[in-house]
Amino acid sequence: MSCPIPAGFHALPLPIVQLSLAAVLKCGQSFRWSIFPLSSGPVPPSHPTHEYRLCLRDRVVCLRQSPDTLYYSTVLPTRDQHASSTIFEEEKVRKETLDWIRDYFQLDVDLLHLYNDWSQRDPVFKSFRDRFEGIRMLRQDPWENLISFICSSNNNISRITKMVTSLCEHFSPPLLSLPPPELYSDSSASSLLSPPATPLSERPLSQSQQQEDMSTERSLRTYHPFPSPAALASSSVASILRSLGFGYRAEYVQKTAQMLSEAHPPKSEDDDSAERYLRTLRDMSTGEAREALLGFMGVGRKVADCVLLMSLDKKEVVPVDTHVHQIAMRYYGVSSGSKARSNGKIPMTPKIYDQVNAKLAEVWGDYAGWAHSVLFTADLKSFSTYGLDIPTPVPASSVSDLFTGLPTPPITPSPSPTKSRGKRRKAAVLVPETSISAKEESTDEIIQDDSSLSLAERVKKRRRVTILAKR
DNA sequence: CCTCGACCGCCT
DNA sequence: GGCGGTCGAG
Repeated sequence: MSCPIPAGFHALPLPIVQLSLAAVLKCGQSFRWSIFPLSSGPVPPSHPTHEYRLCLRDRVVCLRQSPDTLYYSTVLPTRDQHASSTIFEEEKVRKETLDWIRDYFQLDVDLLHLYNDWSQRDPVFKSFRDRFEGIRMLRQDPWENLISFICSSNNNISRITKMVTSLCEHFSPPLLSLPPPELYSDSSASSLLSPPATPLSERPLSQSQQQEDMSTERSLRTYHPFPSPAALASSSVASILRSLGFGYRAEYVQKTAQMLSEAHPPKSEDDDSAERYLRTLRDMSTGEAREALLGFMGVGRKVADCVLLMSLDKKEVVPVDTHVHQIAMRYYGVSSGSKARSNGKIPMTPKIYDQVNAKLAEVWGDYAGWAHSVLFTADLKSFSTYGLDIPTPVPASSVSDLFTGLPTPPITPSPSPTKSRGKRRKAAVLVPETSISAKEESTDEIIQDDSSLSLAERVKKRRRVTILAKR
C-alpha cells in the first residue's frame, strides 16, 4: 500500500537512508523546527507520522516523510486581499522551496556512500550504523546557527529550544499563523487516504481565513522568522534577554549582534549585510573562518566548530564536547589528559580538545564532522532526555550500550593522577593502550594584517594571538 | 601559556 | 549537583 500525496503537498522521492527528519530535526542542530504528530494512534508504516515546520524569512516550509518520499509544502503570508496567485506563481514558489530543501538538507551529498566509507574506516561506526540511518548535516543559516549555539553553552536542547523560540517571538515580527495539522484520527479513517484540510498549499491564506482561525482556533500557532542582527544589537536587548531567562548568555547574544551589525551596518532598511558577511566565511579556509568566529562574544572553540560544521560547509570539523570526549577516550584511544577532577570528571582543556578533534578527523576522514553527528545523535541520553522517537531496534540506555560486542580497543587503567584527592576514578577514565597518534595540525592560514580584520575579529585580538601562537 | 572558578537558570 | 562552554583573572 502506497501513501497518497497529502493535500497541498508535493512529493520528492527520497529514501529514508538518505534523510531521517525525525532524527535530524531533533538532534540538536537546529532548534527552531516545530514538530506535530499526525495521529494519536498507530499509523500505517507507509504513512508520515509527523509534520515538521520551519519559518523562513518569507514563508513557512512544511514537511512530512514516508519511508521513500519527502512531502513538502509552502505557506506564504497574506498578501494583497484581492490578489489571487496564478498557477505560474504557485509553481515558482514551489520551486523556490524545493531549491531551499535541496540546499538545506544538502541532498547532493550521498549519505549512503558516506556511511559505507565510515564503516570501512571504522569498525566502531559500522557496529551501530544500522540503528541510526539518515542522519546528515544540515546546511543552516550562519547567523541563526551562531546565535543558537551561543545559547547552547552549559545548556540542554530543551531549554535552548525554548530560548530560541522566545528570541524569535520577542525580536521578530510575526509572519503568519497556522493551525496545527489535522490528526488522522480527527476525521474518519478516510483521512488517511486524503489527508489534511489545513491550508498548506502554495496559496496565501486569505485575510478573513486567518482572522477566522484566530478567533475560533485556540491552538493557532504564530510563526516568527529568526530576528535580524540589527534587531538584537541594541544594548537594551541584553536586559530583556535576561528577563527572558537567558542567564549569562544574554550579554553574549546582544554583544555579538552589536559587533556584527556595527562592523557590517545595514545600508538600507532591508539590507542584511551582516548576515551576508557571515555567509562569506563559507569561502574562507577552516582556520580563517574559525578565527573570525572566535572574535565574537560567547564564542569559544566548541561553538565556533559547531558553526563551522553546521552552516559554513566545513564538513571535516569535529566539535568536541564532553560526550564526544568520553567516546574518544573509550573507543578511539585518546588519552584522558592525565588529570581528573575530584568528582571524576575530566576537564576539557584546549590540548585535549585538539587531540580528540585530530584523532576523530583522522579516523573518519573528509566528512568527519558529519560522522560525528551520527555518533552524537546515537547518544541515547539525548534521546531519552528529550523524548526523541527514532526507532531503535536495539534498546540501549547509554552510549556505551551502543557499542556492546564491538572490537573495542584493549582497556587499561590510566596512570593515577598525581593528586587524585583520594577519590576513586570512574570507568570512563579508562583508556586503551593504543598509542595516540601525534596530532597533525590542519591547514590554517593566518591573517597578519589588522586592517583586514572586522571589528568582531579585533575585539578579541588578544585571544586570537593566543590561539594563533599555538599553531 | 595554562589552570581555575564564576556564571544563569532549570532539571534530577 | 549537573548541563553539548566561555570569560577573565591568576
